[in-house]
Amino acid sequence: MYLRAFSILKNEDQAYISSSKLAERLHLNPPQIRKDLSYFGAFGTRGIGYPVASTAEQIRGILKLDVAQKAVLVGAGRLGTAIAEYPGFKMFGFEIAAVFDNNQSKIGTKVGKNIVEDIAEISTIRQRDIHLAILAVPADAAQSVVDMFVGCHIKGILNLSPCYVVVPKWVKVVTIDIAMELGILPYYI
Amino acid sequence: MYLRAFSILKNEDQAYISSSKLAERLHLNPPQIRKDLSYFGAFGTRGIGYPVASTAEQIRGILKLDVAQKAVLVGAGRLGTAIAEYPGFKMFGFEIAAVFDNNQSKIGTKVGKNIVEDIAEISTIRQRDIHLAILAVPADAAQSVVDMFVGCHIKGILNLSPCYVVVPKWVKVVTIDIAMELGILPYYI
DNA sequence: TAAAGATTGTGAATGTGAACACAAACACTA
DNA sequence: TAGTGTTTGTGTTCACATTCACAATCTTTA
Repeated sequence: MYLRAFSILKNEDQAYISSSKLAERLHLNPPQIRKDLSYFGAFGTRGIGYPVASTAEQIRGILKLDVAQKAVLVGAGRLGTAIAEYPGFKMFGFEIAAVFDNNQSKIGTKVGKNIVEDIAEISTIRQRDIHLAILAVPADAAQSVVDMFVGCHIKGILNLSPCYVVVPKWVKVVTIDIAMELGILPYYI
Repeated sequence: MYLRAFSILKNEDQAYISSSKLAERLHLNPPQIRKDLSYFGAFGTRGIGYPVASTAEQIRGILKLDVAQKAVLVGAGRLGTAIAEYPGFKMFGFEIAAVFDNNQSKIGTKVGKNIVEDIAEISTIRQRDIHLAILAVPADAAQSVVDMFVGCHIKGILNLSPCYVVVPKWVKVVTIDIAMELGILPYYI
């Protein structure tokens, strides 16, 4: 979140930003921002604020987003293709480097800049220096694909299916359950 | 999350589930589950566990998902159409009741079971008993569409664009930033 | 009908994150 | 070079969420 904010400020040619000004933008409290940033070092200069460009690069380095990150996408359905062509990954330096599906009618077609490959060939990503995966398959197929990932040196998984998946402790999973996020809204109405 | 778990258990024809069994499934601790559920009432029976069917209905009622919830989708791009045809909303009783876009070439086409309407006609949803909105437009258009929502009695917004939007305090916004969720993964690798 | 076994519901303790207030440090000015 | 104004970094306080432990209560069985 802070990386996004500092990147936008950089595009606006702001040289410095204070915690109070940044707090307004992000709808946070100034002390919260200072505490968060101070966990990873002292980026700011007292009396002035945080230097936008260098802080952005510092955060980018901490998140390991300073090197281009390749990701594999499994599932070339509607959600998968939408993800593959989503322009927002660029800001964080992500590149969809391969797309897989199990549907024969989709294999060989083009999604974004990638040709859809057969899921049976998933093990070839081991030679392609890919350690991130995006999972956009139906819930009942999620665990079996995750098991394939684990055998292919994948270390981080963005799971877009509404289910828990079991992984070894060296694999990090982030799950986005869109229906659940929508499901909490009526409660507040 | 609990509603999803209890719904799945119901489909599996389980009559009762104990907090310890449920904790295994959800990767939580048993006391956590009991505390969470007890905030909204005493659903379980001691010595036995929680009755699956009735607890599911209780939670559904608390979340106000026992009545069909209509939602309007704005943005008939790749992400929007993927959302419109996503089968996962059914479990929570959601229905995409209208789709809008500002692109003349998309207006009139069919997305899911809806005909895409012109965003200029958004105010017509006031007569259609719709109080939820899904926002799938580029970031630079998000705030202006949100302002339209506020004028149309929308009370809950699922924002899929990577930006903060300003709303009156009676409107609840949930933002899903897919790129940001992916962005945290390399840090843990 | 009483005893045993199981599981919930909840008060207390523990841990964690957010908010506050102030000292430290920097830039600017006279 | 000293003084003023501003903003960071952080020790402390506070609030909340999680975990624990146990009493309460239900079903089952003899």
